[in-house]
Amino acid sequence: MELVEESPYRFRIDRHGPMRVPGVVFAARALLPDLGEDRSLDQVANVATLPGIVGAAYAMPDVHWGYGFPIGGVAATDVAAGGVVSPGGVGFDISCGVRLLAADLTRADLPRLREALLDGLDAAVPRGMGRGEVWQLTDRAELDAVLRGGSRYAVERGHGVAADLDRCEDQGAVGDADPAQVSDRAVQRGQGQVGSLGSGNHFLEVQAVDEVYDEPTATAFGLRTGQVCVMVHSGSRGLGHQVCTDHVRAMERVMPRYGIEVPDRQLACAPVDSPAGRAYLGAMAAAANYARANRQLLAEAARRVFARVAGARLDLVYDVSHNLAKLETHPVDGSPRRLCVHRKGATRAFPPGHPDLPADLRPVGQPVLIPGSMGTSSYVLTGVAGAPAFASTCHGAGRVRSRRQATRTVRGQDLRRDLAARGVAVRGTSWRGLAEEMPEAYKDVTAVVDAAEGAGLCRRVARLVPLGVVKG
DNA sequence: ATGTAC
Repeated sequence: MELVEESPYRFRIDRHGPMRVPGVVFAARALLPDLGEDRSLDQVANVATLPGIVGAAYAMPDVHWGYGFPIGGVAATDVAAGGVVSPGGVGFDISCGVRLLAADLTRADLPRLREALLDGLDAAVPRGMGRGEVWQLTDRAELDAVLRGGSRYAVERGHGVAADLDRCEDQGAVGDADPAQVSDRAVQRGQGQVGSLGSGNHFLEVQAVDEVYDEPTATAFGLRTGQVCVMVHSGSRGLGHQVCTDHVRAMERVMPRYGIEVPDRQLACAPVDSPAGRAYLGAMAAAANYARANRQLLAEAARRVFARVAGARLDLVYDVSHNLAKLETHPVDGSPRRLCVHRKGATRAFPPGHPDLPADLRPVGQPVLIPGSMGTSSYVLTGVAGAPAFASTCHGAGRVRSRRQATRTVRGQDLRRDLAARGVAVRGTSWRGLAEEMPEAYKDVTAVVDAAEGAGLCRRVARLVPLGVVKG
């Protein structure tokens, strides 16, 4: 794999073999994957072969190996030119993403409140492998309402306020969700997990704004130095996983019908404008809405705890996905084209002035929420005009050591003690799960954000530091 | 990420 350094923070993989477009990797040298053990740049080259792909196959500074597509990847296909949609370009955790809420508390309030807040959150947040739910659904009809309405349906049912929806990507619900394309098995897995955190790198964190880089933008986002925040990182649980599994299989079956050949069967895909493509996009939107409702309910659980323990309010800053495919219009070779933009471990970052942003955010751009690894900083960024990669940026730190490697290095009990000594209180459910998330298993999120900003993908607005973390 | 294998 040959990388050509085009400019600082931008490397090119020239077209070779069946690649239809080049690959572009946004990164500092130190962040590039270890070519010996991480095949993610080969995956970038593989993605570049997909029918209808335009521009380039992009990799973000947090890129690492994933299912078919790399995690930290962006690929857009031209719908009218036979462009495909691929479940592997979204990932198993459909609409996994981040929600940030700002409290009317300052850091100085925390010493007296922290343990009680974390104990309250520990009790109020269902989490861990296979476990759910804040919200007991009565039947499939109610789950279908979640799949169609996402956060909007949760708010209609009293779980939140209407103003929340202005601070959600897609006003809280992806359009054109088709619950009929969600299998009975996916429904079965999802029925008992609505309003649950999950496991792995998912978390709910109490944080403080440690540094503001852009005061006017931070103010527009509702953030100020010293403010206490809550960050939720969660996704579509077993339901999204099953939707991905089902539709990868369905696409493997129909690919020959469209004459599509891919270098890796994990790149299974179908034209956006085909029955299989539409079926996946309808199911994907439904799973995305499940994830949105999930984060809405988790935020409500946190609000109840903050109200009871501290008499404090939590206002929504923003909710945004980093695993989704979307139909968006972007210029290609100077003319606007309808594209299917796959973002897998990549965050949409609309620039100032974008018509899809609510009026109060339009002058400053879309909030982009970047969770760090456990015990490290998280960042709030914003989109910038004229950015490459179809208004996308990084999504987090990016794993560099496997879960197994991590558990061989540290015991969960020791990690929890070390974090506590550094001022980060932990409420976990699994010692092994905790060890797997050791900060050293990830890239340095600050270096990732610096590279993303240096590459012209986004701009820093604020840095948040953890005070306490609730882990699955 | 995930009923960490159907």
